[in-house]
Amino acid sequence: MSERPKIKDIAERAGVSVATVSRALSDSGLVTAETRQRIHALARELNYRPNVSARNLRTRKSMSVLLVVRDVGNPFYLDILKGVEATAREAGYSVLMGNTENDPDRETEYFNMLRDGHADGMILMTGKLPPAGHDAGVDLARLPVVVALEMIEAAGLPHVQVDNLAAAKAAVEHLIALGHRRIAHIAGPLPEVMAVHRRDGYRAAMHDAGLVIPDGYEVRGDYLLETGQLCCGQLFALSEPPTALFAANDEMAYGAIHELRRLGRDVPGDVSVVGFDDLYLSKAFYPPLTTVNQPRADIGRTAMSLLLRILSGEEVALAAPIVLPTALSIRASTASPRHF
Amino acid sequence: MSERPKIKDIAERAGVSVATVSRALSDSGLVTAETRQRIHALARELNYRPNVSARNLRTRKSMSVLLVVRDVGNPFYLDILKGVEATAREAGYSVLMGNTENDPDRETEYFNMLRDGHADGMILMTGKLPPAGHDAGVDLARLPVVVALEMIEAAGLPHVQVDNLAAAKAAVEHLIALGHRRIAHIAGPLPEVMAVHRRDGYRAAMHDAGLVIPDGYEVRGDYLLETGQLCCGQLFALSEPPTALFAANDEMAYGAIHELRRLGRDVPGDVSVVGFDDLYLSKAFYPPLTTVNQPRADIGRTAMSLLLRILSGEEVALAAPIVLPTALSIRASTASPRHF
DNA sequence: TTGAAAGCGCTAACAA
DNA sequence: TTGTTAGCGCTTTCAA
Repeated sequence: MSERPKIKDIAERAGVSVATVSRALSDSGLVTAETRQRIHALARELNYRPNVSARNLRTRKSMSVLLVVRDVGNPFYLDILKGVEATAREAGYSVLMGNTENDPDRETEYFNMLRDGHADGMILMTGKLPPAGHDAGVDLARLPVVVALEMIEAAGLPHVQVDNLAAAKAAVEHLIALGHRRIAHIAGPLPEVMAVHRRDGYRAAMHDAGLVIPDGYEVRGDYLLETGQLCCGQLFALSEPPTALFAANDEMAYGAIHELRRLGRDVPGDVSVVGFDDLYLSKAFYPPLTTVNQPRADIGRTAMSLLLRILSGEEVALAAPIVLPTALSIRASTASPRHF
Repeated sequence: MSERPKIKDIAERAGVSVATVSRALSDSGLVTAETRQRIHALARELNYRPNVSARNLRTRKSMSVLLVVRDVGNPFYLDILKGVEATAREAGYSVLMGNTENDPDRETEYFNMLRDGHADGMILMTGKLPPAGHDAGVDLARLPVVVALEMIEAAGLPHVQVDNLAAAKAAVEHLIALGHRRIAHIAGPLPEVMAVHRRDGYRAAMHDAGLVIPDGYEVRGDYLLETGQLCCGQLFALSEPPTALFAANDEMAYGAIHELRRLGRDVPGDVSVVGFDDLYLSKAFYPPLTTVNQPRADIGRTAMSLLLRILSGEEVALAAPIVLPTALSIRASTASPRHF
């Protein structure tokens, strides 16, 4: 038996019909225990594996899900991917990676893969929703799609997210509690939802503390290391530079600290820095970064579980997004300002 | 047309047979330009997408490849994944992620996915080869599998790798050139091939310089941050601690620097540290890490291109692995020792 | 409890 | 250049 065995081969050897073999292998219960066992033994012996294309065609399922991110190269997605992968695997699903590079055409493309049977469902972690279908008749809310990370203003789609606004607010309140007054913000790529929420958290904390945000204290980055440096440079070219920075993610915080070092400013001696995400390396960074910890693996697991429920036909209440908790990891990049 | 249109629907509207539609859509050239255009227009209008399961079943291809890594959560794979994904995409392939967690059963499972039509080919970046097939008749070299990263002693399988030994040797020679004599090595999880090669590079450099490796100067890690710390602690508990460290990867180097800081040793003032990989964050690290740069995206692209050639039926010469160049990125974590 | 037979949607050999 | 037709390998009625 050098060719790949198929159900027919097993059926012939077992002296039964293909239907019986199919039933036996899927443990349908409509087969006598004896034949069931005989067929299972035969399958093992022949090293039989069902052809997935045939099965998929027949069952109209692919048993895979699409995980679409904006940039596969971003370390932020790692633990999420890990959580998704683990949960998918347990349920017998494979994970197809999608990478949009912020290209709307590619976003649409991945939606199409849902339609053409490539995948049964999708977890979206990109920045925008795709343009409506050609016939404008595509009801997004009816597609098996789960949005994670609140990057999309996606009314009507099931959501898994963290409370970015509250978390950002808490981070800035930590700086305020340390005695900082001149606190600047390196924002994400506004007007993206997540960036807006984090910035609004910053503003809320400042406002609640009765602090005015000076001109030029809000600079716009794009979550990359390099912009962290650049934005930090801008802030410290001001006549009254800040004593503390809240960066919208860890990578920009790294970049900012890098720049501060170049400028001869000590962290946290001269300037405190807070990030957002708590990447794997933030605790190994010097100084270990104070940052908002996101339960990334849990986000992945939760999003995938939610998708599984949808795929199983369950009516999922869309109204309220699932919000997972964050926590501020206070490390060594923040301290009280030298002179109050 | 609320249901998903199929070829038959298009055929009926166009007043032609399904075969003609199929040919027109695949631009087979056996159709008049006129009908071809009419069918294309109709397909667009109906928002037609071919059902992949049906096509896969018929063509016996899945147009996807499996990228199997040991730990999807490891940032090292990011750029490789990116390279693989980009190249796969251009050729019309999707990428399925496989994660083995070092579990041999899961490795075998992914090999099975190749057999059951889940994927047409596989890029392996795990630590070991799977056990031979049940019937021991599976000829590995005949499977469409490409090995990247030289983690496997995989005689007979096509390979994409870097020269780990030479790169490690060059890294240690850099330390020697700076004047270091007491140089220790934090190794990877020996006896894995890659870890062995990097260690051998260290040994070769020491030997060529006429330096003896003191007892206890080679410690075994497992590529993780934490072991970097631990191993570093061991080295500096020695009566004659080293003045320089060569870590088998960046993460362990980060961990080591972390520990050195805890021990009150300045890097590079008291101790120089060299890593291996040049992760994205190594240049933002403090001090910016001197490390061996691997062309990760290029490794991904090359591995995928190689796989595409194999899938297209080309006879690929297996004898010589493809070796991509590395370069030492000299940054601020290395300097001459204080006292020679 | 089993078998016969239909058919998922597509491609490709063969005929016209 | 086009149409007819036979499957790809599987699951699932329906009938026995």
